[in-house]
Amino acid sequence: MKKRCRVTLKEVAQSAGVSVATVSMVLNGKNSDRITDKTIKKVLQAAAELNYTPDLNAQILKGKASTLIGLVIPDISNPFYPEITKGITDRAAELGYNVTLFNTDNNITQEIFAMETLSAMRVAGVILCGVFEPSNQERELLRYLEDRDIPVVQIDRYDSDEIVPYVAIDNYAAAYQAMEYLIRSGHRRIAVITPDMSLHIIHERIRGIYTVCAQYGLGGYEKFIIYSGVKEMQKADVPSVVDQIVQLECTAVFSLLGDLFAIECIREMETRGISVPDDISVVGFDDIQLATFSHPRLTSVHQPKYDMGKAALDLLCSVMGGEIQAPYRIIMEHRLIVRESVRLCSGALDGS
Amino acid sequence: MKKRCRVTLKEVAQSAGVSVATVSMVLNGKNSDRITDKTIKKVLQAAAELNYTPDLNAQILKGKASTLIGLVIPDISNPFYPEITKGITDRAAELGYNVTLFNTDNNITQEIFAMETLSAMRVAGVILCGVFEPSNQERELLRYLEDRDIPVVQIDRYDSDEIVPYVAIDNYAAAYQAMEYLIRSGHRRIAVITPDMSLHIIHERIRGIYTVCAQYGLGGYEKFIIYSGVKEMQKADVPSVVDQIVQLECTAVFSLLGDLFAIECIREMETRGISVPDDISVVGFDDIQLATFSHPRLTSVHQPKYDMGKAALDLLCSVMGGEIQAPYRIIMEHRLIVRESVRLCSGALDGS
DNA sequence: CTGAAAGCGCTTACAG
DNA sequence: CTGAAAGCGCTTACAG
Repeated sequence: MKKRCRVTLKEVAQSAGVSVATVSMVLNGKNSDRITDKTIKKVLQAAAELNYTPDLNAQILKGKASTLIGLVIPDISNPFYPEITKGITDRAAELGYNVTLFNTDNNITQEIFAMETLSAMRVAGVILCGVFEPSNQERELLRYLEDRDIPVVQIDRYDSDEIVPYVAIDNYAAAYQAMEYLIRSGHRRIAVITPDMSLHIIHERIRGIYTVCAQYGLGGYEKFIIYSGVKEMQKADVPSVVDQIVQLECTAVFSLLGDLFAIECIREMETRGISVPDDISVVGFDDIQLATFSHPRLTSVHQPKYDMGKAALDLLCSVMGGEIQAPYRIIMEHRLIVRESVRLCSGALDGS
Repeated sequence: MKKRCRVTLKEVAQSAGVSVATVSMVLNGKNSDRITDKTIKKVLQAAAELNYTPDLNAQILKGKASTLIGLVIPDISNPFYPEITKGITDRAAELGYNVTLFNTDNNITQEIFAMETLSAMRVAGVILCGVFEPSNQERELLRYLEDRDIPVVQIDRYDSDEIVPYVAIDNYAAAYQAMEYLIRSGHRRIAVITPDMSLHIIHERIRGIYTVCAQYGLGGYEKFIIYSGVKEMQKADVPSVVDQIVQLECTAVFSLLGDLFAIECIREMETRGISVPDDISVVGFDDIQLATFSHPRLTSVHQPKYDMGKAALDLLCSVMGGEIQAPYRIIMEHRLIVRESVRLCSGALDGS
């Protein structure tokens, strides 16, 4: 199992009858004003004939800046991430970076492994949508990167102590707004489906919900919070969640678990003869493409995923350039997209 | 803009009071049976204290096999690709490979750029879902990789001359089966929406369609083929495509452009008062997640995307290991998933 | 049991 | 205008 042999500078030099230094110079266009046209031509021709491609590993070893960016996300097959990823890779391509993709499956062990690999690769930086569980290990990991001088930014999921710059939406305000919309539509018994609490952004959303509830005089709201007990949606959890919604006699549901879970719940309700939005209204989070095509079309909190990806890459470049340090955040604009899954009840408030 | 300094073997050696060779050996566990436990302990401790991480670039330069795989696809935000990608990255993680992602946006220039970068990176191999347009440039690109001894396999989209091993479904049979289903459901005027013909797999599908039509005595089928003129679906193309479907007085549509385009057509029809499947039946291709959630739920040709990804990585490993050479193909099983978007007409044939 | 030395493929001062 | 040499961070025979 020998290493495949590739054409080296030396071979090009021999073929062109010059030194490797000369070849290197003409290929990099350095000092090329001081090199004969004839030599240049010879070198270029030899390189082309031999199919020469420079070895990036060697170049980086010599001190060339790495163009590799590590992207660490939970799961590319979850519809929330491809758009973010496209934003990142598009901007990366524009700027001359390449991105290496790691899925953690929300598993800290895989996240640690990804970071170790990225560190060994000497990536220029990493964009992280972390696992955050257990949170002490997540922080250890961030320290691990810091110890190794690896620039990192977070996207979507960030930490409360903000030791890393991040781009995200204002989760507090987004949840507040969606919940207020439900309340003003006349709903009073609104179930909130939420993943476990290890994510700070979920805390933020819950905080927004409590705040708006207090504002509208809806006390004792805890009982309407349904913990699904998972970080990502599991289809198997849907029936028991719907059981609870029914038991709680809710007229509306707000899914902090994202649109897919919301839509699965709608489907489960429909099979039970519960109509959406006539019997129960539903609001999702993230506004993935599916929300547009579901039936009824889903009202959801839009996150500008593609733009968040672009912004994350730009932010990473800034921290790589040393222009920015934590704490630093970029808050993107969310939007409540009203579609067809919420019904106006009798108690609806006018205006807004 | 100096290179960030990372801890090197030399520093660890100094700190531990031994030579770099010794450090290298204990860290790699080589000849460690011949090294004192005390030395090992010293080295390990020094490495940990200094946050040492080996430099993969240097290791690869020294002949270590690269663990990087290049994945080149049209667009990660197209729902067809994330699942493929997950299959690839999952299997890659199992086997100790990492994957670097490139989107071509179906643009040969970007594909060329991706290949050049991958070549410079000295990747272990590449998995390609190519642009194929213009096809001479695509072949040139394949030769480019061959010249540089870079193992490559194709996924989903492959070439007619099979100079590269690939994994795909039997596109001929899949289209044949879907079309036959439509015919046996009683449809005779079936519009086929197809992208431009630069893709061999589309040729295959069309061939399947012609064959089954001939078999059932449906001659002169060309007039029902609607060329959308694009490789990927453009929402803007939908209205004119629906115009043609109506003009052709079709009772069914088969979208070779994929499910998303099919669903967009359904939506456009519904806004025109054409009901699916009552007035017009629709069959999609690929069976993306959306097909399950659309209204009506879409009958579609299922491609085992995740498994295709896994298979592609395994295949790549085989060609990297020299065990396999082109021509070689892995044909995955497709399946026609019957849901709600096709109506049984009066002329339906029994059986099957 | 451990170290000195060569070399992987490059680039970059420094000579000439 | 071009080349010889050092060195990036490693690993691997080869000494001792």
